Amino acid sequence: MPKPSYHHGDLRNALILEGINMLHEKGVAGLSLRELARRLQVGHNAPYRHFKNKQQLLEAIAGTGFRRLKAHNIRLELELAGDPESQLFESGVAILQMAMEQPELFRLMFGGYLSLNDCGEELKQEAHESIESLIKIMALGQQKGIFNKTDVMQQTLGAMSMVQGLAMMASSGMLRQEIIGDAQQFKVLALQVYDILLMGLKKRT
Amino acid sequence: MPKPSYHHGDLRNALILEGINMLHEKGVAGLSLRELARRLQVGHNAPYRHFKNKQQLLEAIAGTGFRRLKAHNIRLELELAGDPESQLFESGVAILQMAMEQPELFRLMFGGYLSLNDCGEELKQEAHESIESLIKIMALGQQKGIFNKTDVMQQTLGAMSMVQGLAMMASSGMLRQEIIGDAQQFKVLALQVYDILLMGLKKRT
DNA sequence: ATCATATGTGGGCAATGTCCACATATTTGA
DNA sequence: TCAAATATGTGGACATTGCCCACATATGAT
Repeated sequence: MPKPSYHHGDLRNALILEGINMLHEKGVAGLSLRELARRLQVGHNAPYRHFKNKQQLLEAIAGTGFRRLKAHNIRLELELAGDPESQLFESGVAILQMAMEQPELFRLMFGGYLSLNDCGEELKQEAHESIESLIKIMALGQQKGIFNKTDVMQQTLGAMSMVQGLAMMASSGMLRQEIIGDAQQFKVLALQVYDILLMGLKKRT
Repeated sequence: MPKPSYHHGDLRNALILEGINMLHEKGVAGLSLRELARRLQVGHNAPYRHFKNKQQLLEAIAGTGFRRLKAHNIRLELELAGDPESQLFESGVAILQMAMEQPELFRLMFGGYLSLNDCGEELKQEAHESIESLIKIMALGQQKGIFNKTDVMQQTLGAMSMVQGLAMMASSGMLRQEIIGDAQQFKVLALQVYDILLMGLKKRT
C-alpha cells in the first residue's frame, strides 16, 4: 500500500541517498537542503528534523563512504589473509576507484570540507576505522619480513599519503587531461606509482 | 595626498590581498564577495568590475599561490643546481609548509575547488609551471644516476602524490591531533615519510 | 482516550551571488 | 581643448540559501 501520508516514512535515509546523488551532480557546494527537500516532495524544513544543519547531513553522507571503505577492507582481510602486499594494493585500488567514480564524495571525505576536528565524534570514529586495517596490514607486512622494519605509523602514513595524493589529483581533475588520456593509461600509471611506494616499503634483499 | 575619491585606485589587487586574508579566516566557502567589498569600503558590486564572478577571484588567488611555488622552485634550481635530491626535498618542504601555514590556500589550489578543467587557461598554465621544475628534478636525478631510470612522468607523479597526500592530510586536519602532537613531531614524521619516497625512487646500490 | 513526542508545514529573516540601469572618473582622439 | 568612449563604482532588485520560529499532524506509550 502506498503511503500518501503526512509522514514520509524514511526521510532520513532518503535525504542521505538523494543527497549523494545531488553531491555527484553539483558538488559539495551545490548541495542544497532546500532543493533536496523539493526533490523529496517535502517541506523545506523537514530535513531539520533529522539533521541539525547542513554540516550534519554532509557528515552522514561522508559516513556512508567511510563505512564502505571499511567494509571493503574487512573483506580484503579475509580474502587475502596473510598476504599484506596484495591487501595493500587492493585497498589502494579501492580508494583510487572511489576517487575516479565518485570524485565529489571522495573530496567530501578527504578534502577537508569537514574539518574532522569540530565534527561529530561518530564520524571521527568511522574515519579512523576505515584506515584501521591499513595499520594492521603494515604491521603484518613487517612481521612477515616483507616490509622494512620501522615505525608502523610511519609506513602507514607513507602509504596513505601516496594513495591519497594520487587519488586527490585524479579526483580534482589535476591530471585528468594533462597526463591521462584514457582509463587504461591511468591504470598503468597508477601501477607504476604503486611500484615506487612498494620499493620504498619493501626490505632490500 | 590621500585619495578619498570615487575610485579606489587599485581595487583588483586589494581584492586579491584581502581575499587571501578572508580565505585564511573563513575558508573558501566563507569567502564572500559582498563582505570583501564592505571591508574595502566599496559598493557590493565593485568587485564585478574586476572579476566576472566569485570563481574568477578564487582563480586569481590560487594563481598567487602557484606563482609563489614556481618562484621558490626556480630559486632552488639555482641555489641547489646539480643536486636533485636536495631540490626534491626542499620543494617538498615548501609544499608541506604551505599546507601547514596556509591550509585554506593550499586546499583552494589542490583540493579541487577549481575543477582545473573549466577554469581559465591562465591558471592552468600557472599550475602546470609550478610543478614543471619537479619534472626537471626527476630527469636530472635519473641522468645523474641517483634515481632509478624509469619513466620520468611516473617518478614525478609518485613524488607529487606522496607530498600532496601528506600535505592534504596535514591541511585538512586529518592528522592534526590524532597522530601529531606538536610541530616538531610532525617534522620527524614527515622526514620519515620522505625516506620511504626516496627509497622508492633511488637506485639500489 | 489522552497526552508526550516525533515528524512535517509554512512564514520569515539575513546573507549571498549576480543582473540591471545609472553615476562618475579617466582616457582617447579629432 | 573638449566631447565622446571607456573604465570603474553605486544602488536597487531578485532568486536562492541556511536556519529560526510557531503551528499542525501523526505515532506511540500509558
